[in-house]
Amino acid sequence: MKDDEAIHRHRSVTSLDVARAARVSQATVSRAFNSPSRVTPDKRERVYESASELGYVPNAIGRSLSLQSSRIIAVVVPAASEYYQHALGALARHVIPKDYQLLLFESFEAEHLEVVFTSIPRYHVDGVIVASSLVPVVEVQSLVTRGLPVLMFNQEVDSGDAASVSIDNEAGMRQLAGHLVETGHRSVCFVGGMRAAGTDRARYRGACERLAEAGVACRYLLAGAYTYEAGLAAAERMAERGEWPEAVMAASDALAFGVMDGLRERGLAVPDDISVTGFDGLPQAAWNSYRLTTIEQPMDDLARLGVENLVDRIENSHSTAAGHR
Amino acid sequence: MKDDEAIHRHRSVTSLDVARAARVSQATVSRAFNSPSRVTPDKRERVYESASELGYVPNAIGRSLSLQSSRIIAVVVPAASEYYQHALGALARHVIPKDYQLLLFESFEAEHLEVVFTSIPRYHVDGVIVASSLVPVVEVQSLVTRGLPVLMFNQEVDSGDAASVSIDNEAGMRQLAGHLVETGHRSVCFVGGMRAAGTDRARYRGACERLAEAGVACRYLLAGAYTYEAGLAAAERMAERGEWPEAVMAASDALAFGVMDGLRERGLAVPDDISVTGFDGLPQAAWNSYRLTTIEQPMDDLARLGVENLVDRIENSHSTAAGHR
DNA sequence: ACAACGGATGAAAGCGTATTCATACTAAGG
DNA sequence: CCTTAGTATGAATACGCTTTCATCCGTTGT
Repeated sequence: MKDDEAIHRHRSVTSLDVARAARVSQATVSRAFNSPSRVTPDKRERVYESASELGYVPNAIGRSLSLQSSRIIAVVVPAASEYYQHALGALARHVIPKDYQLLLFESFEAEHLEVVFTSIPRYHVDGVIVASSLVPVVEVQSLVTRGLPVLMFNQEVDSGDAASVSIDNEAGMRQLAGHLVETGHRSVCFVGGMRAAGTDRARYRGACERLAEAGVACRYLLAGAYTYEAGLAAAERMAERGEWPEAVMAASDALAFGVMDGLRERGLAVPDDISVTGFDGLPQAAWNSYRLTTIEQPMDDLARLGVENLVDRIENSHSTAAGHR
Repeated sequence: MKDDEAIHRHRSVTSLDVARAARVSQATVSRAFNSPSRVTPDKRERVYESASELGYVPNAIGRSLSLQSSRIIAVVVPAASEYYQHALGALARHVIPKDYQLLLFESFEAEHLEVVFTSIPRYHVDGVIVASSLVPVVEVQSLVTRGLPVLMFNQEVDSGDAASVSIDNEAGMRQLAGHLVETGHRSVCFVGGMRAAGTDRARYRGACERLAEAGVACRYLLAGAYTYEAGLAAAERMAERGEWPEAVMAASDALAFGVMDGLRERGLAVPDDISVTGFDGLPQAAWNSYRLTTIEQPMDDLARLGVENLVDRIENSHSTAAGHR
């Protein structure tokens, strides 16, 4: 009469239900799952049996509240970007074996970002991965000061408070530029995506410096976005100018594809008449129609490194900060 | 002395802290944020002020526990797939304005799927979106019987218990086939991805029937995956056979790109010597190097529809099931 | 002027779990 | 056989929030 099951449509099975069924206390059920050695085998068995009979699964929310830790990592990505979609996949793969889950935060609009960042702390996530080239440093700061471990993915970090993992953009571009120099190119147009992105600056710097060393001219052309369409438009701008460089270095693969198609559309043969390079190593770069010269980012390694670093900090900061229990 | 702030490193600010600062009860703080009209303006202001001073953000975990609802939707996607990455982005965009968040579950390995599905209920998510072509129906059933609203994205559902949203695969393929028939093609090879996928069967059926009506022969060639590489390999298999069909209908765009490149590699001109069609409408389909004939999925509409349906069911089932409060 | 009503508020209960604390019990050592 | 250490266990508490319940206040209607 006190707790008529039939009334509640879908009240979920709790550890207390299991406890009653197994004729033990709720505490014992909890122990049976979290530190089995602290429960005598017979009761342990009873618990497991009742649990599977009732279809009990521990409630992660209750657990989070009690442990002050959710085992959830927030990840901020612009879902529109090919590159970051790959990054997301790699991150997901590396986070799972560590027994964390990813809570997705879309950074599709710049104005929306502030809302995104203020809503992250609500979820009491254990850490945050910012995989987005356009995140204001202040927002990240506010997370850091809250004591949240933050990882910047593919973004060099100016303020030293958040860890970051990324390929050496400058060195990569320098390498590509070196390749162009060695193969005899004497004029280059660098097609950048967005001036505000740190990666853009680093990549341009790498190209510029190496080319300057070899006395090769390098113009900067701003495409405005890291997309195929922006690349296409960049090619159009080059056409309007009338004279073609011997090589185009795009700041990303997506841009490079657009540039290549734009050039080909105008009758130029790539790579015979004009060379095009990219950056990132998207799968499409290897496709036969493009065979793009690019720097392949070791996405899997980057993700592994980043996740390891983040999880490390999560679990260490925990034993210090939450050590008062 | 009772609660020495200095001891705890990073104890987060709670509604109780705000309450003390604003000299009101904790309940009032909660009300000030959730139903402001029920609090007199002066106290409300005091609360807001203290809150922003202390940097208070409501703890969603506590909230979830209390409300028995997390405002989180689990989404199961194979992160490797181009198509599903786009779907994920679209879903994310439509879920945000409804004030839900997405918790990501990777379905990258078939064996891993069972673990994935058993861990979903732990998080007490309000709903589940299954966007993956290879999810065993039993697993989905177990969620449904738990009372969880489930949405199958791009997968026709056999058991009537989960809602599903997808384009009419059969009709789409039928339309493509019709186009091929009308443009005079007399032999077709259908390149499928995986026999087990429901979408594959529906698409093949659509192609087959329409072609049969016109008396056009249609072979089925199994690529084994929905990837560029599989498409490339399929082209190779066709080459080994020695005779080319007049058109190839790939079950997905990714496959089609591979097939196209495989054919071109062997000296065939697409679309002059042989036509290739795809399905999905990936961005690359519009790229100049491919200009693939395909069925563009109205991803945004599908996502909107799906999310609306799911959220609807979440909020209705709630008022019924949780109406005992 | 007093009853009746309604709105604002605080105290308290409950959501599901992990953990501490106290207790009952077992086994070992004298 | 009695003490002591150690282990298994249940009761109780904390985690942060929403919401009900009861209380207290000021208003209105008669």
